[in-house]
Amino acid sequence: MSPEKEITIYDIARQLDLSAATVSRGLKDHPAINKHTKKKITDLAAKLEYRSNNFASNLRRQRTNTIGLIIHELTSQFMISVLAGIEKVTTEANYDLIIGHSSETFKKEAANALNFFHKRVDGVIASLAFDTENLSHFEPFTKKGIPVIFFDRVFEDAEGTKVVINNRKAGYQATAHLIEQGCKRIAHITSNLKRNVYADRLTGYRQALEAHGLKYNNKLVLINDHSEEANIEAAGKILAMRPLPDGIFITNDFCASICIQTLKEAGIRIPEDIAIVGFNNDVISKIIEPKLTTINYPGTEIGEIVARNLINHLQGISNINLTNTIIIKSELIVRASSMKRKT
Amino acid sequence: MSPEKEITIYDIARQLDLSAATVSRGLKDHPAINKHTKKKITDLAAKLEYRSNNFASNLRRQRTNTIGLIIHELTSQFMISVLAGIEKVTTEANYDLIIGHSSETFKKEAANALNFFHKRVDGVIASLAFDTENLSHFEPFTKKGIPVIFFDRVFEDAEGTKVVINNRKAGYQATAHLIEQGCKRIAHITSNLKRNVYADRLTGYRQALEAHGLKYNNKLVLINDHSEEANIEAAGKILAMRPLPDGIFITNDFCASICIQTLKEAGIRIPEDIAIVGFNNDVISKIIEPKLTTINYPGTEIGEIVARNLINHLQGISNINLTNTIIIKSELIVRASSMKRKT
DNA sequence: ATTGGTACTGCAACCGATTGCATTAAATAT
DNA sequence: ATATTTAATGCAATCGGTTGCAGTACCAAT
Repeated sequence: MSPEKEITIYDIARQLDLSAATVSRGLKDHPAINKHTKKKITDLAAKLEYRSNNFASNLRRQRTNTIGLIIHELTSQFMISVLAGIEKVTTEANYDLIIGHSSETFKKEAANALNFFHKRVDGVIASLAFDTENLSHFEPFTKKGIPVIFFDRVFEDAEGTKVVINNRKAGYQATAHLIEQGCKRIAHITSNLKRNVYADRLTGYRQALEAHGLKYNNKLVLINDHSEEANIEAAGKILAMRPLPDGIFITNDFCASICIQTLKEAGIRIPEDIAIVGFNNDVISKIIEPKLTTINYPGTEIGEIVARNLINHLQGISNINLTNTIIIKSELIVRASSMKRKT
Repeated sequence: MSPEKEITIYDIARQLDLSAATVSRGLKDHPAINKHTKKKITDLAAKLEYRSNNFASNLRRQRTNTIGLIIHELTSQFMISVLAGIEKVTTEANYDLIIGHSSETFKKEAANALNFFHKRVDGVIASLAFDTENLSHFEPFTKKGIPVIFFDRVFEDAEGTKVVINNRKAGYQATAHLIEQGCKRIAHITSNLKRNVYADRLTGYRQALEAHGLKYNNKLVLINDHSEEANIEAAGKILAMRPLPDGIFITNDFCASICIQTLKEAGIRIPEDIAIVGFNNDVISKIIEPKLTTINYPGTEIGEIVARNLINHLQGISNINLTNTIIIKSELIVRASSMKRKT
């Protein structure tokens, strides 16, 4: 309530009969300051509850120590673990993180980018929205030499650093696994094919079918936005297929869980009638009955790697302009939902 | 890469042969500026890709337009929806949000608070860590008249505004519901009783037992930290109880799901042998088999209300110092996991 | 006594936007 | 024609920390 005046280095300087310059240096452990003087300064600063003014400092130093994170949604376990990984690294390195989420729209994504640009973040981390068609909204950053790193949802042919998994390979593994379990009619539920993650997984799915002599049938491929209603709807469409598929590769564990539930309620046995493979290794995959075979997509590690790379670049330790793509390991985790063959 | 000089209002002023003061006013729609001049200014600003320097502005205006959020963890669905609610309101009001999470330790919570204090956030929103014993780390804010609002995990007798649900009542409802379903030996799995949310739910549990003539037995109350391992361990302890309980009230849906799973694997029927009620209404509660009876804890709404109150206060629309506690509605959602009695 | 060096500390000019007050020019009133 | 408003713009100080360069004091070496 009491709007007492803020303490500044000038107040400290006056009380100790020093200059503001000395106080400034003393507070940040400058080597040229006598340690006795330094102690007097820090002691008085503590006593007066001095707090440094970041704006003045940022204004002078032309840096913000802030990183902007643009994500499409915060609803998935995966995204949350990425966030946790990023946050861990950034706070350790004493950077602030501001988060903007696009709710899967290009418009909000661009607005966030602009906002971050005006806020003068030192660097940007982003995963693209469903309907983002180009990266022009990131150009102001690249023009000014502000680093931007993409992860998960990226433009593969664009310049700039990206951190991803090999989605094509993961899609191939998931599908091949179903084929090995004896599936011959494998459906695929995925999302917006503009996004590399879904397009690549579809490619992997097709390649696996082809490699095993199965024909690709585009009636078996369903595309939705992974919302709860859309997931239920997709499960309904599967149920309406004649003949029923005997396997499904779904690019999202939450959607896979809804499908398992719906199919079970319709009297279909999982995996005997239909084997299912999900994606992400969300906690839900271990709780759903039967437990879900899935692709492990290590969010925390990805977050840490993305953030670490960005910060190393900012601190001049490394240069991300030399790095184009970092591919993180992912792997198939086999659980009950796909085990048609008893071992 | 090219570190071109930043455009400032002085550059614009020089090119238009105006003063920086006029440019500053022109850019923010000051009434005293001729609209023709104003247009020239904004046009040139756009052409030069001028971006206003927030630090200079903040330094001068002594405000940051930033809100700090301190939470214990980001892992629960509930917390994420709170975050989504807060984010929605703050971005609409053009405030930045910086997030610090304590990982349930007082030490990190205090460090975050200090960090926010130095960053000069305009306001703070917080939910306490497991082991926070006092609010002294928030004193610097209150001393300076910086508003702090608590939600979910709060100190009930402390000053300051809090947004909560009636946890005692929710605990009572959950327990009474189990009793109505015929349960006579009801276990309770909860977490750190230092925190109001857990202590109050326990009180509700006890009051419901008492009101229905059942004796409280502290062997039936298990306390854990809701981590994945702890949840499995708790489920094991339930299994080892002799006689087995016939109902369990669990203060977390994720933990409840793990318990359901473990108990089912041990051949126990849910709800016939043991009826279960969870807490939070996480998405998982609708996916677990059987579906989980739970208490709806509306995260998004809470987040929105917290943020709205804080911002109204900051903008002088209302004064939170007059408000002590805001209680949000919660309710019991009955699903299959507790339905011993067929209706 | 002079020189050189080291260890501190201070001066003063930034960084860029904001704003109370003064000023000027043009318009209106007398 | 003169006085009084009104409208539009400028002046200059301010916010608080940072930093290149200069200055001073003191000590050891020559």
